[in-house]
Amino acid sequence: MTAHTWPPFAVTVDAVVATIRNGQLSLLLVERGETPHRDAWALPGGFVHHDETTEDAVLRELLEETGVDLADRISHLEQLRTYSDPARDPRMRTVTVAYVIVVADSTTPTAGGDATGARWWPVDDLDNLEIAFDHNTIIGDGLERIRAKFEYTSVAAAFCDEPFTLSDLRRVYETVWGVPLDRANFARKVLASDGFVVPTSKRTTKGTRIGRPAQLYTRGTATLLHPALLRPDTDEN
Amino acid sequence: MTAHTWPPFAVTVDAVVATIRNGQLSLLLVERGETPHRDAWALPGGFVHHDETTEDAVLRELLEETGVDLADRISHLEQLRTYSDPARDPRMRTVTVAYVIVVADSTTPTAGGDATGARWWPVDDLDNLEIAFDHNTIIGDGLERIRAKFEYTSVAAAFCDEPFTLSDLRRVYETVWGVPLDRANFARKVLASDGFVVPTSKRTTKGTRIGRPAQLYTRGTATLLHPALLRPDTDEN
DNA sequence: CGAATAGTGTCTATTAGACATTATGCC
DNA sequence: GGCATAATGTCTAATAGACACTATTCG
Repeated sequence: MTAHTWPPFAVTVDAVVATIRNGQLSLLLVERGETPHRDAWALPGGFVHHDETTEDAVLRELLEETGVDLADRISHLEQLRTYSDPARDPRMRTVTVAYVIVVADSTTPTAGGDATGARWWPVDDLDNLEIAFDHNTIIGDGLERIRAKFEYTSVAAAFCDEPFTLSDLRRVYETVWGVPLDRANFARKVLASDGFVVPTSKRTTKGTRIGRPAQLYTRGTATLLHPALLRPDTDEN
Repeated sequence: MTAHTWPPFAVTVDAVVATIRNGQLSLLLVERGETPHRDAWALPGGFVHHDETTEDAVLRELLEETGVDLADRISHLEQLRTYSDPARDPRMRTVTVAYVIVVADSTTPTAGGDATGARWWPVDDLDNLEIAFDHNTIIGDGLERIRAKFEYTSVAAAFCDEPFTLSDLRRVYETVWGVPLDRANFARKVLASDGFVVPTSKRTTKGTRIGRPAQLYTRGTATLLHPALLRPDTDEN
């Protein structure tokens, strides 16, 4: 290692953890208990240990800081990108590897570790929040990634508790994209995408709801959708 | 920093630099002059300095190791992902941030720096080559990224020297995807994608080639294609 | 002229979107 | 019955793919 790379780098991970809560796209944030950015909200994350990959690290930190154990639940995890601005952390030279994680509605965080609090924040409320470090940039990139991936992957199903109805899945799309979708055309396209969802032998129980009981589905094995489920045109182009 | 994060990490960058050379998709590799993996071929790259971003670092290393100066030429550069296997480098704990770079045919490398040689290798020849570290994995991921991005972005145009004809651009798609494309339908779709290419007032000169002179184009400002230029179905699904 | 490449037109099968109709539960 | 939701069918405009035809150069 040359003089240019000394003193050493710290490598951290940060997670954009998304779910849909009360019909709102929401992110899991932790309140910082220490300077810098004390009392600001931050993405769950922390230092990578010497004997683990960044993926190991992000799962460990998520459990330590928020009590969310992804080993427990089916979910979606992917690397977003790495942020390396030399000024991104005033304490030392850090490089952070950011992840996008999608979990189902039922996931409940608990505070722990360095964080004084952990809770879901609807993305629409984030503007009024003080966000630590460059985490606002990471959040923006993460949300864009999720919206884009809805078109050609089955990530959307990771937002749903199993089993789910096609209406549940459609509401996920509508919430994330912010546009209404035609129920009939949506069902046609989802069922045409091989391996996206698989029907169960059950329907929604009759007693608990209004209207005709719906067919229940579980997640299929496909990760890429053929054909894609394209977002409706929004004027531009 | 806790004991777990000591001794420190080294942060490096690696670049999957692609072009089309003699009708073959090719990557820019450097021959290693030192152990480990002496005489094996590696991606251009190196250590990140303390006062630079990883993007700065990859451009600097590319110039130092191969003589390719991206400030000179229009090209495509994007982050691929970060590789963090604790065992990926036997000398020390490294995390490497990989990039994908696309340059035009005319780019010529020159050896320099730590590398004893730098040259283009057709991807079809890589199987017979000894590749250093985990760079084979990175190469695979990079090629997959390029192929996927051809569908919904204008990356393909970065492979072309300007000005170029629609046939030049089509041959880029055919080479990268490995499938023949209908000339008429290709032209229709490219011209329908607003901002993909812009026509110039010129045509190919008559003396140097056979057949009718072709309209010449330059790259447009669009990075995302609307509508997308989808790859033909290949049986599955 | 023929060969080679560029550019344009056309036909058809498929698909996306809009919307209507029927089905099945609750009160 | 009346209402709410689910499931399915139908019509039309747009699109993709196959392919034919015309245009322009060279030798």
